[in-house]
Amino acid sequence: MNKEKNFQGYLHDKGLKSTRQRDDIASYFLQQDKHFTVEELYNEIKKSDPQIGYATVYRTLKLLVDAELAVECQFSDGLTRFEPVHKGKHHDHLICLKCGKIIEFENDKIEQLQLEVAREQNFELTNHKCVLYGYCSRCKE
Amino acid sequence: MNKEKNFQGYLHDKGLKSTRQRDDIASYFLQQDKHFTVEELYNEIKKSDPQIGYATVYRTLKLLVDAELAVECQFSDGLTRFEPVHKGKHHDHLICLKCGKIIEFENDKIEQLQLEVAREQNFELTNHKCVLYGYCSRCKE
DNA sequence: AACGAAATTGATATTCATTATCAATATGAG
DNA sequence: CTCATATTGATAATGAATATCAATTTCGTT
Repeated sequence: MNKEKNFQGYLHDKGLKSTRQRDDIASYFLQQDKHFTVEELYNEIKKSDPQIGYATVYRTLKLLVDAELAVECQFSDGLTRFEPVHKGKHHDHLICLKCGKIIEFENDKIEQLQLEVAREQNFELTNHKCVLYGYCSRCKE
Repeated sequence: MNKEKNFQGYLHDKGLKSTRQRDDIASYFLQQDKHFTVEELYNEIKKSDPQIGYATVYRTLKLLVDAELAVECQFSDGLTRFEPVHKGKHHDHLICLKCGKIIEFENDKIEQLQLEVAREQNFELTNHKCVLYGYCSRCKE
Protein backbone atom coordinates (compact mmCIF):
# COMPACT_ATOMS: atom_id res chain seq x y z
CA MET A 1 0.00 0.00 0.00
CA ASN A 2 1.39 3.28 -1.08
CA LYS A 3 -0.26 5.48 1.49
CA GLU A 4 0.69 3.24 4.32
CA LYS A 5 4.28 3.53 3.23
CA ASN A 6 3.83 7.27 3.30
CA PHE A 7 2.58 7.02 6.83
CA GLN A 8 5.50 4.89 7.90
CA GLY A 9 7.84 7.37 6.25
CA TYR A 10 6.13 10.24 7.99
CA LEU A 11 6.51 8.60 11.36
CA HIS A 12 10.14 7.88 10.76
CA ASP A 13 10.91 11.38 9.55
CA LYS A 14 9.34 12.85 12.63
CA GLY A 15 11.10 10.49 14.98
CA LEU A 16 7.80 8.88 15.91
CA LYS A 17 7.29 5.22 16.47
CA SER A 18 5.28 2.70 14.57
CA THR A 19 2.89 0.90 16.88
CA ARG A 20 0.31 -1.76 16.41
CA GLN A 21 -2.52 0.63 17.27
CA ARG A 22 -1.34 3.42 15.03
CA ASP A 23 -0.70 1.11 12.13
CA ASP A 24 -4.06 -0.59 12.47
CA ILE A 25 -5.93 2.70 12.61
CA ALA A 26 -4.03 4.21 9.69
CA SER A 27 -4.28 1.06 7.62
CA TYR A 28 -8.01 0.75 8.08
CA PHE A 29 -8.70 4.44 7.63
CA LEU A 30 -6.58 4.90 4.53
CA GLN A 31 -8.25 2.04 2.74
CA GLN A 32 -11.65 3.62 3.10
CA ASP A 33 -13.21 6.11 0.80
CA LYS A 34 -15.55 7.97 3.10
CA HIS A 35 -15.90 10.26 6.06
CA PHE A 36 -15.52 9.20 9.63
CA THR A 37 -16.40 10.87 12.84
CA VAL A 38 -13.97 9.89 15.55
CA GLU A 39 -16.66 7.78 17.12
CA GLU A 40 -17.39 5.91 13.91
CA LEU A 41 -13.75 5.11 13.37
CA TYR A 42 -13.31 4.17 17.01
CA ASN A 43 -16.17 1.69 16.76
CA GLU A 44 -14.74 0.12 13.62
CA ILE A 45 -11.28 -0.29 15.08
CA LYS A 46 -12.74 -1.67 18.26
CA LYS A 47 -14.07 -4.67 16.35
CA SER A 48 -10.56 -5.93 15.75
CA ASP A 49 -8.96 -4.37 18.81
CA PRO A 50 -11.39 -4.09 21.72
CA GLN A 51 -8.70 -2.54 23.90
CA ILE A 52 -8.17 0.47 21.68
CA GLY A 53 -8.53 3.82 23.44
CA TYR A 54 -10.54 6.77 22.24
CA ALA A 55 -7.57 9.06 22.71
CA THR A 56 -5.40 6.94 20.47
CA VAL A 57 -7.89 7.32 17.64
CA TYR A 58 -7.87 11.08 18.10
CA ARG A 59 -4.11 11.16 18.20
CA THR A 60 -3.65 9.00 15.16
CA LEU A 61 -6.11 11.05 13.11
CA LYS A 62 -4.20 14.15 14.07
CA LEU A 63 -1.02 12.55 12.82
CA LEU A 64 -2.69 11.56 9.56
CA VAL A 65 -3.82 15.13 9.07
CA ASP A 66 -0.33 16.38 9.77
CA ALA A 67 1.03 13.82 7.32
CA GLU A 68 -1.45 15.18 4.79
CA LEU A 69 -3.05 11.79 4.44
CA ALA A 70 -6.32 12.99 5.93
CA VAL A 71 -8.33 16.19 6.05
CA GLU A 72 -10.75 17.52 8.62
CA CYS A 73 -14.24 18.53 7.60
CA GLN A 74 -16.54 20.68 9.70
CA PHE A 75 -20.11 20.59 8.57
CA SER A 76 -22.85 22.04 10.71
CA ASP A 77 -23.57 19.45 13.34
CA GLY A 78 -20.68 20.20 15.63
CA LEU A 79 -18.82 17.00 14.81
CA THR A 80 -15.45 16.90 13.15
CA ARG A 81 -15.21 14.37 10.36
CA PHE A 82 -12.07 13.01 8.80
CA GLU A 83 -11.57 11.65 5.38
CA PRO A 84 -8.61 10.04 3.67
CA VAL A 85 -6.88 12.19 1.06
CA HIS A 86 -6.97 10.70 -2.39
CA LYS A 87 -3.93 12.12 -3.99
CA GLY A 88 -4.31 14.56 -6.78
CA LYS A 89 -8.01 14.94 -6.64
CA HIS A 90 -9.89 17.10 -4.24
CA HIS A 91 -13.58 16.97 -3.68
CA ASP A 92 -16.14 19.20 -2.03
CA HIS A 93 -19.48 18.47 -0.42
CA LEU A 94 -23.16 18.87 -0.99
CA ILE A 95 -25.22 18.27 2.14
CA CYS A 96 -28.93 17.70 2.53
CA LEU A 97 -30.29 19.72 5.41
CA LYS A 98 -33.13 17.30 5.96
CA CYS A 99 -31.76 13.77 5.67
CA GLY A 100 -28.11 14.56 6.24
CA LYS A 101 -27.01 12.87 3.04
CA ILE A 102 -23.53 13.89 1.93
CA ILE A 103 -22.66 13.93 -1.75
CA GLU A 104 -19.14 14.54 -2.95
CA PHE A 105 -18.35 16.40 -6.11
CA GLU A 106 -15.35 17.63 -8.01
CA ASN A 107 -15.27 20.70 -10.13
CA ASP A 108 -12.06 21.83 -11.74
CA LYS A 109 -13.42 25.17 -12.82
CA ILE A 110 -14.28 26.09 -9.26
CA GLU A 111 -10.81 25.03 -8.19
CA GLN A 112 -9.29 27.22 -10.85
CA LEU A 113 -11.35 30.22 -9.83
CA GLN A 114 -10.34 29.75 -6.24
CA LEU A 115 -6.68 29.80 -7.20
CA GLU A 116 -7.37 32.99 -9.07
CA VAL A 117 -9.02 34.60 -6.06
CA ALA A 118 -6.06 33.64 -3.91
CA ARG A 119 -3.66 35.11 -6.41
CA GLU A 120 -5.57 38.37 -6.49
CA GLN A 121 -5.26 38.65 -2.73
CA ASN A 122 -1.63 37.60 -2.86
CA PHE A 123 -2.35 34.52 -0.81
CA GLU A 124 -0.46 31.29 -0.97
CA LEU A 125 -3.19 28.69 -0.90
CA THR A 126 -2.74 25.47 1.01
CA ASN A 127 -6.23 24.02 0.97
CA HIS A 128 -9.87 24.93 0.87
CA LYS A 129 -13.31 23.76 1.74
CA CYS A 130 -16.49 24.29 -0.14
CA VAL A 131 -19.77 23.06 1.25
CA LEU A 132 -23.15 23.50 -0.37
CA TYR A 133 -26.28 23.12 1.73
CA GLY A 134 -29.74 22.39 0.43
CA TYR A 135 -32.33 19.71 -0.07
CA CYS A 136 -31.61 16.57 -2.02
CA SER A 137 -33.83 15.26 -4.79
CA ARG A 138 -35.91 13.20 -2.39
CA CYS A 139 -36.23 15.73 0.40
CA LYS A 140 -37.29 18.71 -1.65
CA GLU A 141 -40.95 17.94 -2.15
CA MET B 1 -33.62 50.42 9.74
CA ASN B 2 -34.86 47.81 7.35
CA LYS B 3 -33.32 44.77 8.94
CA GLU B 4 -34.49 45.69 12.37
CA LYS B 5 -38.00 45.87 11.04
CA ASN B 6 -37.47 42.40 9.62
CA PHE B 7 -36.43 41.18 13.01
CA GLN B 8 -39.47 42.71 14.68
CA GLY B 9 -41.65 41.13 12.02
CA TYR B 10 -39.97 37.78 12.54
CA LEU B 11 -40.57 37.92 16.27
CA HIS B 12 -44.18 38.82 15.78
CA ASP B 13 -44.80 36.12 13.22
CA LYS B 14 -43.34 33.52 15.53
CA GLY B 15 -45.31 34.71 18.53
CA LEU B 16 -42.12 35.81 20.25
CA LYS B 17 -41.73 38.93 22.27
CA SER B 18 -39.69 42.00 21.67
CA THR B 19 -37.47 42.69 24.65
CA ARG B 20 -34.94 45.34 25.50
CA GLN B 21 -32.10 42.78 25.44
CA ARG B 22 -33.08 41.13 22.19
CA ASP B 23 -33.60 44.42 20.45
CA ASP B 24 -30.31 45.83 21.67
CA ILE B 25 -28.37 42.79 20.56
CA ALA B 26 -30.06 42.59 17.17
CA SER B 27 -29.77 46.30 16.58
CA TYR B 28 -26.08 46.42 17.37
CA PHE B 29 -25.27 43.23 15.49
CA LEU B 30 -27.18 44.06 12.34
CA GLN B 31 -25.50 47.43 11.99
CA GLN B 32 -22.09 45.83 11.88
CA ASP B 33 -20.33 44.49 8.87
CA LYS B 34 -18.09 41.86 10.34
CA HIS B 35 -17.85 38.54 12.12
CA PHE B 36 -18.47 38.06 15.77
CA THR B 37 -17.73 35.23 18.06
CA VAL B 38 -20.34 35.01 20.78
CA GLU B 39 -17.80 36.29 23.25
CA GLU B 40 -16.93 39.30 21.14
CA LEU B 41 -20.55 40.27 20.75
CA TYR B 42 -21.22 39.63 24.42
CA ASN B 43 -18.40 41.99 25.36
CA GLU B 44 -19.69 44.71 23.06
CA ILE B 45 -23.25 44.49 24.35
CA LYS B 46 -22.01 44.45 27.90
CA LYS B 47 -20.64 47.95 27.48
CA SER B 48 -24.13 49.38 27.22
CA ASP B 49 -25.86 46.69 29.28
CA PRO B 50 -23.61 45.26 31.97
CA GLN B 51 -26.38 42.96 33.16
CA ILE B 52 -26.69 41.10 29.87
CA GLY B 53 -26.35 37.33 30.12
CA TYR B 54 -24.20 35.13 27.95
CA ALA B 55 -27.15 32.84 27.26
CA THR B 56 -29.23 35.71 25.96
CA VAL B 57 -26.59 36.54 23.37
CA TYR B 58 -26.53 32.92 22.25
CA ARG B 59 -30.29 32.78 22.09
CA THR B 60 -30.64 36.00 20.16
CA LEU B 61 -28.03 34.96 17.62
CA LYS B 62 -29.90 31.74 17.11
CA LEU B 63 -33.04 33.73 16.42
CA LEU B 64 -31.21 35.95 13.96
CA VAL B 65 -29.97 32.88 12.12
CA ASP B 66 -33.47 31.46 12.03
CA ALA B 67 -34.74 34.81 10.76
CA GLU B 68 -32.09 34.59 8.06
CA LEU B 69 -30.55 37.83 9.22
CA ALA B 70 -27.33 36.13 10.29
CA VAL B 71 -25.25 33.18 9.22
CA GLU B 72 -22.98 30.91 11.16
CA CYS B 73 -19.41 30.39 10.03
CA GLN B 74 -17.21 27.56 11.21
CA PHE B 75 -13.58 28.06 10.46
CA SER B 76 -10.99 25.79 12.00
CA ASP B 77 -10.45 27.10 15.49
CA GLY B 78 -13.46 25.53 17.12
CA LEU B 79 -15.31 28.82 17.55
CA THR B 80 -18.56 29.60 15.84
CA ARG B 81 -18.70 33.04 14.31
CA PHE B 82 -21.76 34.93 13.25
CA GLU B 83 -22.09 37.59 10.66
CA PRO B 84 -25.00 39.74 9.58
CA VAL B 85 -26.49 38.86 6.23
CA HIS B 86 -26.23 41.64 3.71
CA LYS B 87 -29.07 40.99 1.43
CA GLY B 88 -28.36 40.06 -2.16
CA LYS B 89 -24.65 39.63 -1.90
CA HIS B 90 -22.89 36.69 -0.49
CA HIS B 91 -19.25 36.51 0.36
CA ASP B 92 -16.78 33.80 1.12
CA HIS B 93 -13.60 33.72 3.15
CA LEU B 94 -9.89 33.55 2.76
CA ILE B 95 -8.09 32.77 6.00
CA CYS B 96 -4.44 33.06 6.91
CA LEU B 97 -3.27 30.00 8.78
CA LYS B 98 -0.53 31.93 10.51
CA CYS B 99 -1.93 35.28 11.62
CA GLY B 100 -5.61 34.38 11.49
CA LYS B 101 -6.47 37.27 9.22
CA ILE B 102 -9.83 36.86 7.50
CA ILE B 103 -10.42 38.37 4.08
CA GLU B 104 -13.82 38.37 2.46
CA PHE B 105 -14.31 37.97 -1.24
CA GLU B 106 -17.13 37.70 -3.71
CA ASN B 107 -16.95 35.79 -6.91
CA ASP B 108 -19.99 35.48 -9.10
CA LYS B 109 -18.46 32.87 -11.35
CA ILE B 110 -17.88 30.55 -8.44
CA GLU B 111 -21.46 31.12 -7.31
CA GLN B 112 -22.72 30.26 -10.76
CA LEU B 113 -20.70 27.07 -10.91
CA GLN B 114 -22.01 26.04 -7.54
CA LEU B 115 -25.56 26.47 -8.73
CA GLU B 116 -24.68 24.33 -11.69
CA VAL B 117 -23.27 21.58 -9.51
CA ALA B 118 -26.40 21.62 -7.39
CA ARG B 119 -28.57 21.38 -10.46
CA GLU B 120 -26.61 18.41 -11.74
CA GLN B 121 -27.23 16.59 -8.48
CA ASN B 122 -30.85 17.69 -8.45
CA PHE B 123 -30.34 19.61 -5.25
CA GLU B 124 -32.27 22.66 -4.20
CA LEU B 125 -29.58 24.94 -2.83
CA THR B 126 -30.25 27.07 0.22
CA ASN B 127 -26.79 28.33 1.06
CA HIS B 128 -23.15 27.48 0.88
CA LYS B 129 -19.82 28.12 2.42
CA CYS B 130 -16.49 28.35 0.76
CA VAL B 131 -13.34 28.85 2.77
CA LEU B 132 -9.84 29.08 1.39
CA TYR B 133 -6.89 28.50 3.71
CA GLY B 134 -3.36 29.64 3.12
CA TYR B 135 -0.78 32.25 4.00
CA CYS B 136 -1.40 35.94 3.48
CA SER B 137 1.01 38.24 1.70
CA ARG B 138 2.84 39.09 4.90
CA CYS B 139 2.97 35.63 6.40
CA LYS B 140 4.30 33.75 3.41
CA GLU B 141 7.95 34.62 3.61
C1' DA C 1 19.60 -10.68 21.77
C1' DA C 2 19.18 -7.51 25.45
C1' DC C 3 19.36 -2.73 27.43
C1' DG C 4 17.37 1.55 28.28
C1' DA C 5 15.96 6.21 26.91
C1' DA C 6 12.19 7.99 24.95
C1' DA C 7 7.70 7.57 22.93
C1' DT C 8 3.04 5.54 23.31
C1' DT C 9 -1.02 3.79 25.25
C1' DG C 10 -5.41 4.00 27.61
C1' DA C 11 -7.97 5.19 31.61
C1' DT C 12 -9.31 9.18 33.52
C1' DA C 13 -9.58 14.07 34.54
C1' DT C 14 -9.94 18.52 32.51
C1' DT C 15 -11.09 22.18 29.48
C1' DC C 16 -14.14 24.90 27.07
C1' DA C 17 -18.00 25.99 23.93
C1' DT C 18 -22.68 25.40 23.86
C1' DT C 19 -27.21 24.02 25.76
C1' DA C 20 -30.59 23.05 29.43
C1' DT C 21 -32.74 24.30 33.80
C1' DC C 22 -35.47 27.18 36.60
C1' DA C 23 -36.99 30.87 39.71
C1' DA C 24 -37.71 35.67 39.10
C1' DT C 25 -39.17 39.12 35.93
C1' DA C 26 -41.03 41.35 31.79
C1' DT C 27 -44.18 41.48 27.82
C1' DG C 28 -48.39 42.26 25.36
C1' DA C 29 -53.14 40.60 23.96
C1' DG C 30 -57.55 41.13 25.59
C1' DC D 1 -54.72 46.74 34.07
C1' DT D 2 -54.47 41.72 34.34
C1' DC D 3 -52.63 37.46 33.68
C1' DA D 4 -50.94 33.75 30.91
C1' DT D 5 -46.91 33.13 28.72
C1' DA D 6 -42.36 34.20 27.15
C1' DT D 7 -37.83 35.82 28.59
C1' DT D 8 -33.93 36.63 31.32
C1' DG D 9 -29.67 35.47 33.63
C1' DA D 10 -27.27 32.74 36.95
C1' DT D 11 -25.87 28.31 37.16
C1' DA D 12 -25.63 23.44 36.14
C1' DA D 13 -25.16 20.08 32.62
C1' DT D 14 -23.60 18.22 28.31
C1' DG D 15 -20.36 16.69 25.10
C1' DA D 16 -16.43 16.94 22.01
C1' DA D 17 -11.66 17.41 22.25
C1' DT D 18 -7.37 17.73 24.94
C1' DA D 19 -4.19 17.00 28.88
C1' DT D 20 -2.32 14.00 32.50
C1' DC D 21 0.25 10.18 34.04
C1' DA D 22 1.63 5.51 35.39
C1' DA D 23 2.36 1.37 32.94
C1' DT D 24 3.91 -0.49 28.69
C1' DT D 25 6.08 -0.69 24.16
C1' DT D 26 9.33 0.54 20.66
C1' DC D 27 13.78 0.75 18.48
C1' DG D 28 18.58 2.53 18.13
C1' DT D 29 22.54 1.08 20.37
C1' DT D 30 25.34 -2.00 22.68
